[in-house]
Amino acid sequence: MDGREPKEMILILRKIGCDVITQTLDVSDYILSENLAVERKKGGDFSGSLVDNRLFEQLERLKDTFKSCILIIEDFEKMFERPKMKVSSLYGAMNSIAIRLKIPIIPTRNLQDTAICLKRLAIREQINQEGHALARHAPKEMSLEERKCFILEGLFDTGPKIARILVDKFKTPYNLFKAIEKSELTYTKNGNPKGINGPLDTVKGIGFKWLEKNKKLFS
Amino acid sequence: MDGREPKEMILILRKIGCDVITQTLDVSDYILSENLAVERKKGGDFSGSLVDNRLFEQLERLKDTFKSCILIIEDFEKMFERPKMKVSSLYGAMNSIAIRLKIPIIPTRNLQDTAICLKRLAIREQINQEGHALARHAPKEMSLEERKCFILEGLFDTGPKIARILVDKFKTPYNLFKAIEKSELTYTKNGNPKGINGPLDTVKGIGFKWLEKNKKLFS
DNA sequence: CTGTAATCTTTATGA
DNA sequence: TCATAAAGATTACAG
Repeated sequence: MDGREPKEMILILRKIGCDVITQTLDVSDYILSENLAVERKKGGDFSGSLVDNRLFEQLERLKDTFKSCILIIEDFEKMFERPKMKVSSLYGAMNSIAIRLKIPIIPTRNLQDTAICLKRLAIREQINQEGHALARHAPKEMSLEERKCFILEGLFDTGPKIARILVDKFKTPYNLFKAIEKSELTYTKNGNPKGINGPLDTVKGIGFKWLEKNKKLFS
Repeated sequence: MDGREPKEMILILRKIGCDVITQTLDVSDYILSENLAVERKKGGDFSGSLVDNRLFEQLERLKDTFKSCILIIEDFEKMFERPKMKVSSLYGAMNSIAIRLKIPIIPTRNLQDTAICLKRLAIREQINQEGHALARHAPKEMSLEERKCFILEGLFDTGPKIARILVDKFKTPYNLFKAIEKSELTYTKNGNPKGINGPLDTVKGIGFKWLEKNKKLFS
């Protein structure tokens, strides 16, 4: 973090388990990795630096220096205390930062919150590097039947209705997979989609497209 | 704007010079152009929809529907009023929205401010025509690999990590089901759980309990 | 989304 | 080879 940031911030960050080193930074307030920097601005300063045009100058330099950066607006309601400043100018500025400069804005209530936010950002950037795994979260207290449906709802074009029909007919997911493997797509002489041949051909709700898509899961 | 938004909003917007029509909207609260939609969320609703997992579901649908979209968090400090909700969860959620989903967040103090912000956004989008500065994301479909993992995450005691291991080893869900069927639970002479015999015996992360539970899906 | 609790697998150890 | 304990990793759940 930049040495000119509040001394209290070091203490708070260390207290919540962050490793911090201070150093004079030219363009940002916090550097979380080679690629990610954070600019912290108090609400009051935001309107201040907007009037003398320092704000956008600063942010554009930030953007040129780091691959990605974030603007934290601390105590954001303070931004409106400057009486002469039009409210629409402030929102216009925020819109412009978010849309034109593409710099994400995170509002916080105070220094303490900013520290918490910085910690989360650091964890995301430095530790969680894992490619985002799509968490699927099952409603609790699921019966065996419900669990079977839940698995089948993972298939292409399969919601609760179709899943129920399939479990009723095939009893287990494994049986269904066997049925999908055995079922064949049929085509007309001209090569156009015709229908299904096999265990799945009589199932309501299952058609050519469904089978075509879900057969992909076997390759 | 969506018809379920506060009636007062129509009045405020008209008063500050916006043309507004109301209509029932499926995925967003305000549509400013073919390409730009805005979701308005009150601070309290933000934390509320976070607990029951509706928040990200909603935002992801929004992102898939419009080229660009914006999240306005109205009266943002209210989000912290749920006493048992962890502050770090809230900032983590905002970070994720801003960074992973790349949806800009604009905080406002109240309904009036939201109206002002919407007007600025409308001017930028409809009049200034500064081009579509917001990134366009190709509608993302789950890849085949992801879909296979997704299905397997329906199994008992199976999260992203285990699902990935299983897909890497067995390639397809069907192969895994065959492997489960072939694998046998083994016991010591005293009848205590010992291990696994079969294709699954060498798989890291899979043990006696896992197989025992998931064999239930075959009955 | 986070932090914690519960659960499971694996490794280590002694009999 | 088995039983038990401790350690490490992952999943489940509440807020």
